[in-house]
Amino acid sequence: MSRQEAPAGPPRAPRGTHDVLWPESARWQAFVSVFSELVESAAYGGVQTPMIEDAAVFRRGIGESSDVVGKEMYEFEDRDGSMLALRPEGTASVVRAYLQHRPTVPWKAWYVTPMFRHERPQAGRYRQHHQVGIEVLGSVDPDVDVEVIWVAERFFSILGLSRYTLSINSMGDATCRPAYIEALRGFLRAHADELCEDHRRRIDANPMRVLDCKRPECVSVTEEAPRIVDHLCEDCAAHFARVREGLEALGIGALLDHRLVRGFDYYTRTTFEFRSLAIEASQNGIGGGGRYDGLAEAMGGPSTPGVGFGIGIERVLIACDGEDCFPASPAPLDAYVVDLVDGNAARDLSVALRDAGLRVDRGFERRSLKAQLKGADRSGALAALIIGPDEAAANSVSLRPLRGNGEQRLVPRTEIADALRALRKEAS
RNA sequence: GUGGGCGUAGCUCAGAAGGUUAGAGCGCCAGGUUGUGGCCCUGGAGGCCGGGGGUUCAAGUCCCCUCGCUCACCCCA
Repeated sequence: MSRQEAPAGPPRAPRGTHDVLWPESARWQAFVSVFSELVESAAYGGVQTPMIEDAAVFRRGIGESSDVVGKEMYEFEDRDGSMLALRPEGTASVVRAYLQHRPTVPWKAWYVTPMFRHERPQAGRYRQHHQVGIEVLGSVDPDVDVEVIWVAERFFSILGLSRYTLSINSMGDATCRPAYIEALRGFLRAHADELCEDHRRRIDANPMRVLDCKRPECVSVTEEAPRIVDHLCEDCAAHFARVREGLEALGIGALLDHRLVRGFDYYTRTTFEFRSLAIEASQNGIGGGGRYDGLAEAMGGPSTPGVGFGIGIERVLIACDGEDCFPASPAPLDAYVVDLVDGNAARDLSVALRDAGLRVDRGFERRSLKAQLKGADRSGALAALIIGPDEAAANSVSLRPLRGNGEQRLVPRTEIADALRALRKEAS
């Protein structure tokens, strides 16, 4: 188990984790701010919950039989012997927070957070990945489901994505699902010898999981399997019909996928999933969610309906790369101060300009004019502010535009900020 | 967990059938231009060839082990 081989060099980020360096980090920040702006416009409030929880939050919430809890969760013993877990997904934590604080309903919350799952990394799958998401607690209204799906859909389109699909299904509820599962189990037993090995064993434990097997042998069986939409009770059927009606009214195209079964045990009624068509790798699910009316109760709280989604930041950014949209484009620097005298001007002027609301870098190390200008060029700044003996004596700077075709000119110190603001306006 | 591919400079990669001082492009530094970036030219720095063991007169190259990266399966964002 333990790996104690002496490392060949300096430490590296653990397997499946990644550093995000500038300018990609600027893209991440923009991503989150686009998301928060959207969801806050729809009255979702930010919620922050701990990255660690009592392991029972996930065990009881997500379900012991799920892969995430069964074999992927980072679980460890705390110093006092209690079992903690690193958050593997978002919903259970938010529901725990709801039960602990009981905000008035409907409670509409959004989050951005890392998630941890111990699985083998591959393209689009990491041991630490990040999600933005929303949850609505305390309402059974199918129009809430519609709003939640609308938010996800709108978010993708704001990012500039268009090549993706939305699948929906209903998982039924405690009234109708047991009967459906029996019907499905009966069907699968009759075709057991046609299923793949892994799923033959699942017929008894969790027959619905067989539905999302991608192996051809399973697929050809499940094509013909009983469909849950044909087994929904009256309430679930009405709920689902209203959801579909709402999506249609909003012009959101959703494909009914009777094999859409999500990996967490808590889902009831509406489930949905967004898949990118612009991701070449096999992991192309960019967001998913659904309703979980039994979750709060399963966690030991009062029965409280809920619905929400999670969107994977890494996956969505990969999709954006595939569609050539939402690039990393941090705001450029306004100026780069080049000091040829003693560094005093660079020190004082860069601070003064930043205080005036400008974005400014400067050269260090007293390097040559050529080297500092090269640094200015590389920094992406709109202009270099050169201070040599002449400028210092005249209490001014040479403002040299670096991007456009403007002429270098001498500017008194007191007018630099205005000159730079004018340049910025010109550039935008 | 299981399987495939790959580990040579900061990055992307060359290094035919083992052969002596390990290369290129880009990037970085300096100079050409004693106060002017981008283009160009010249020079320079920078490699336990992932690690360990083995075969051999000789290993970046062949064999074994190991670590790491990557892709795929299961499943998920």
